[in-house]
Amino acid sequence: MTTKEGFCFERFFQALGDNTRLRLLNLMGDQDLCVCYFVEVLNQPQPKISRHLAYLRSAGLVHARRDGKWMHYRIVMPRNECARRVLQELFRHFKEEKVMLADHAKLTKACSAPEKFVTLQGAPIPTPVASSPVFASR
Amino acid sequence: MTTKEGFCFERFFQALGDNTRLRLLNLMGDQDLCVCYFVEVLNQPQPKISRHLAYLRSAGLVHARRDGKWMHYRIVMPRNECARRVLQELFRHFKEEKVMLADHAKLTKACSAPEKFVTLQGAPIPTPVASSPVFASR
DNA sequence: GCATTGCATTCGTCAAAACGTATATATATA
DNA sequence: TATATATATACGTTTTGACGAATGCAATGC
Repeated sequence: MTTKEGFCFERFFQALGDNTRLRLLNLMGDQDLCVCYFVEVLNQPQPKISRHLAYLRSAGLVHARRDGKWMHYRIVMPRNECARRVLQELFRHFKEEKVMLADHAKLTKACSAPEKFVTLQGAPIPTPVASSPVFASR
Repeated sequence: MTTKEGFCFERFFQALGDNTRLRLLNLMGDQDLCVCYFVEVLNQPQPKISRHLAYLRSAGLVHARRDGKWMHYRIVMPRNECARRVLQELFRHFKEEKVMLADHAKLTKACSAPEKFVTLQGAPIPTPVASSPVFASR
């Protein structure tokens, strides 16, 4: 069951139905991040993070880009208008949720001083992404 | 991971991550329906329908009310504002989706002439529900 | 009380998904 | 070429969820 554009809400909501994936999306709100930041901020095993990122990718919610040794992930705004709005609402909500705010705070700290984190030695600094849910208009 | 109000987005999205449940919610858009209508419109086994309704109930998305032999189900608008908006967007979208429109058309037909459907003999007519996603303001 | 009706639940099976652990792959670097 | 690093994937296990088929249960009507 998909829309004319081929969008599948079932799959979309399944992808959102996991707290780890919600936290990953929250971190990608407006930037292009490499895996080590997710691992550092969520403080969870790297294979677990990679698997959830792969799931998000297979659902079409994120895009992966290779940059030397690093893989950067960013959100792909769906073409389906309803799904886009859902993501926008969700990101508006993240700004009021404790865990999500704390994750963002930790990410900001990590980005401003990556040398202080063992796992982030030499990691590329995240780059802003314009077409993201946090910059979306309403 | 829940909000201060105790709302769990993980569970919420899991509940939305199934096409049968999305179709059930669509039918409940603005009325209080008994199980036989879901069975008739979706044309699927009654235990399957009941199980999905139970899932939606356990996730807090619907409320069940007994009326003699019949069980009526209706949507419960979440207290969480983000979740409410997500449901509203979803219902706006349903009005543009073929399957959902067809289901609604079949439901309307069934309601206007229940005697013509074998499974609906004596079934109570659905009753409108005011606090529903389709009547929600934007 | 007994049968019928409307619905829920149980049971067994299968598939999907989540996880930790281990290992493979790709790139960079010495 | 050999090694280190960043990330992905495979493996085995456990949990969750979906399903059809059968059964249970509550309310009604005789």
